[in-house]
Amino acid sequence: MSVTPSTTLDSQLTANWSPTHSYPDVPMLTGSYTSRLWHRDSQPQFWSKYQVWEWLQQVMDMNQIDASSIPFQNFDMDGHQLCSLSYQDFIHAAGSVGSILFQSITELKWSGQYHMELGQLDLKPESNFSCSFADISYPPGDIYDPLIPPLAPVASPTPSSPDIKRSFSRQVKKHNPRGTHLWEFIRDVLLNPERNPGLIKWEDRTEGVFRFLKSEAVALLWGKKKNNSSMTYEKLSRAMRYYYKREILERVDGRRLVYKFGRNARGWRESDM
DNA sequence: GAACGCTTTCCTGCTT
DNA sequence: TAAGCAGGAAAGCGTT
Repeated sequence: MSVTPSTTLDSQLTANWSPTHSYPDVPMLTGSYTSRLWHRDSQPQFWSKYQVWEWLQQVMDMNQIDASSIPFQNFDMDGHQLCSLSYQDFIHAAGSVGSILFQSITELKWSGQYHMELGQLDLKPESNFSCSFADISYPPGDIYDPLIPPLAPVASPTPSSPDIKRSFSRQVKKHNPRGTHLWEFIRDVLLNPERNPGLIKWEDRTEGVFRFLKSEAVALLWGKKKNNSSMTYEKLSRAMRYYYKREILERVDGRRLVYKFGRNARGWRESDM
């Protein structure tokens, strides 16, 4: 089964999704990050089928959703067809996960247009689009919260290509067998300040130095993500200190609540985007 | 089931 | 005095 596009993405965004149904507080951590990951292929309209599968894999990975949670055969299409799917099409194709996929592809599609329209201007899309997409409207009941555990699969997990599914599952597990790591969580909060105002801030963006503004609030957020209501900053900071040995973080002497990304931390530099 | 990696929990001592 | 930092030790948990 594959989904037949009913309306275009553009018409969904401009006509059907009025501001009266906006949810400004919808966290966009994962979507924005996904957009950055796919920055190099910023025009999903031109993706091959294989690239669509890669995108699916990346989105599922970033959201810690089991690879078998969506029916892959519903996305047996190229980028052009993918971009033609409406929000309802995504829901129909992937159930609750569809809203996450739609959010991601919407960002990517807009990011690609942004590049094309601005032409030679050397602007980074994430600097503006994270805010722009905060205004995207979501139908009531389909608010995406990355802190809420992944939803149960809606459709039967019967991929059309066993090879692709095997590859999919293997890569997800190899990449991040235990889900999001603490340092990645911290990084994502830092990279999306408009979604988490006043929790952590950059002290020196180019050097990777950052400071906790609300240490206990960050700990609670981390605890919520890990389903651990007893998480405290003291425990979180102990885990942070273990990153020193692995050079994911570096010590910043003499400054409280200040950390610095190390050589083994990835994805925080502007040049990584 | 063992080994391993990552995180959590508890602790003591030190610094700010 | 409180809060935060540093790091040892042990345990829990999931993956391989």
